[in-house]
Amino acid sequence: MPSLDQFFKAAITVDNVIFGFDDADLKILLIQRGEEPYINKWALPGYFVTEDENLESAAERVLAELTGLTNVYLEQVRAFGAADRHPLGRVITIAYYSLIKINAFQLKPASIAEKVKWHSVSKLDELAFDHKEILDACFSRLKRRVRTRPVGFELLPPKFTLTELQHLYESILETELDKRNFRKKIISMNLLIDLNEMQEGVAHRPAKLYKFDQEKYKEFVASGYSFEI
Amino acid sequence: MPSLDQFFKAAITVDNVIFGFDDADLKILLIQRGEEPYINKWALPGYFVTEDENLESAAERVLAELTGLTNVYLEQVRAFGAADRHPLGRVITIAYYSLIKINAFQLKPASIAEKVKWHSVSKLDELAFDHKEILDACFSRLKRRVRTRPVGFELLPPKFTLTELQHLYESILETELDKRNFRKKIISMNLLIDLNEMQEGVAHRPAKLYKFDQEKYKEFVASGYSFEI
DNA sequence: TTGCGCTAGTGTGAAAATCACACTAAAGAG
DNA sequence: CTCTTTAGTGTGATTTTCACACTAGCGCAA
Repeated sequence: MPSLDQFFKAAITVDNVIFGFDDADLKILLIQRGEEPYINKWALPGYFVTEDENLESAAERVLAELTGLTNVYLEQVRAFGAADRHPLGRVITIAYYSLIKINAFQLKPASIAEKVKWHSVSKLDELAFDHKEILDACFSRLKRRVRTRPVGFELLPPKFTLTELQHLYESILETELDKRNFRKKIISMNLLIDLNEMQEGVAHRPAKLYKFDQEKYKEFVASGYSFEI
Repeated sequence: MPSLDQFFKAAITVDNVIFGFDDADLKILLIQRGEEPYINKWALPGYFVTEDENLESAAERVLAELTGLTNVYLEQVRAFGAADRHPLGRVITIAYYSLIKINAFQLKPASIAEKVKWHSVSKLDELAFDHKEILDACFSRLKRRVRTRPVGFELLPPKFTLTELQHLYESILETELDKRNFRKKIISMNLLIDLNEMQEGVAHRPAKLYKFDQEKYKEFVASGYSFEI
């Protein structure tokens, strides 16, 4: 048997673009670096992949260490591996993005000690390393994904209004949608369950609450129909 | 400055799904392995990334060593890095696919010595490593890409007929298309140049030859319009 | 208690895109 | 010269997309 010893080896990291939505706009979770290189710059949460760890497990671990969340939507986008992307040596990074319910967790105390903060995707200055490029790739992927898969719901609380859903799509797609046409389309897909509950405590006509119908979506997929917004 | 020495390092490869189209169906170029592991199994062309080499350069190199071709369409799909994907140790691979004009090159003599062969995408048995999974991911990506970018032309000779173009789309999308509707759509995009030449030596009414209009496509992109089939 | 501010919720018609469908034209082969 | 084979062409029905404006119902403050 030949051996791998003769070949060059590189350090591997995963970087995770963690998206959240707070009813106004789309945000990502960034960490302010505490060490060189790029000290004090904001960076994507990421860490080195260990010897026995699958790439996806590593991405899950990064997310869990920061937020405590598990079982979240996670998708690999691609690898970034320019020879000069890391000042300290060759580091290949695999970019993932994840979608979380922004109000469903507390930052872990360990994380708060470092500087961890939500940033609006739309107004971001430079990031450490090639993280801006990684973010852009992940955001583009999300934009495409959200049009053909019902992943948007991952970003909303379990009960939501149609207006919240519309605002979510508007934030991700960076466009305005027509209220009537949007509602017509969503309702016609038959993937929402009307909870027969209302918003409470709002100073205007309260909206109906809905939840996403996982079961219907499974049938939907099984029968070959496709989600399309 | 901290150092990378403390972190686990893995061997990195690129694997390249090289697509070609021979007027009947879509093919990929495979190599029959001459050594363990998976000796005698068919595998995607791929090789280890060297210390100073960008990932994309490595993918280009793999392609060039096999075919002599440069300047071809190449796109990264994603990384495959299951901890157990390689029997000899941890190897992360970055999957690329490329689109080449199947008749525009000769296999390099060095490659012919090894067993290199075109295989129909539709009838493939098992491949070495996780290469079937990689192929599937690349093929899916191509399917999506071909609907929104004019990458199909990369697979055709510079002069082609509308029927050839249609068959190409049918092979990639694994579906049948209506001749009249297909031609209407393609023609209405205004991205083909009618060469005022005809097929020669065919035992039936000869078809007109077209070429893809790179310039028009650039204007097209610049003005924000999108390609859609 | 009334009215104001605010967001929820609802339908129609025009325009565009998609889809299904069948015959004539032109070359080479025999 | 006729047979085989593929090239090339138009229309109408259906579906999808898009633009657009008013009434409903809650909390709040005067």
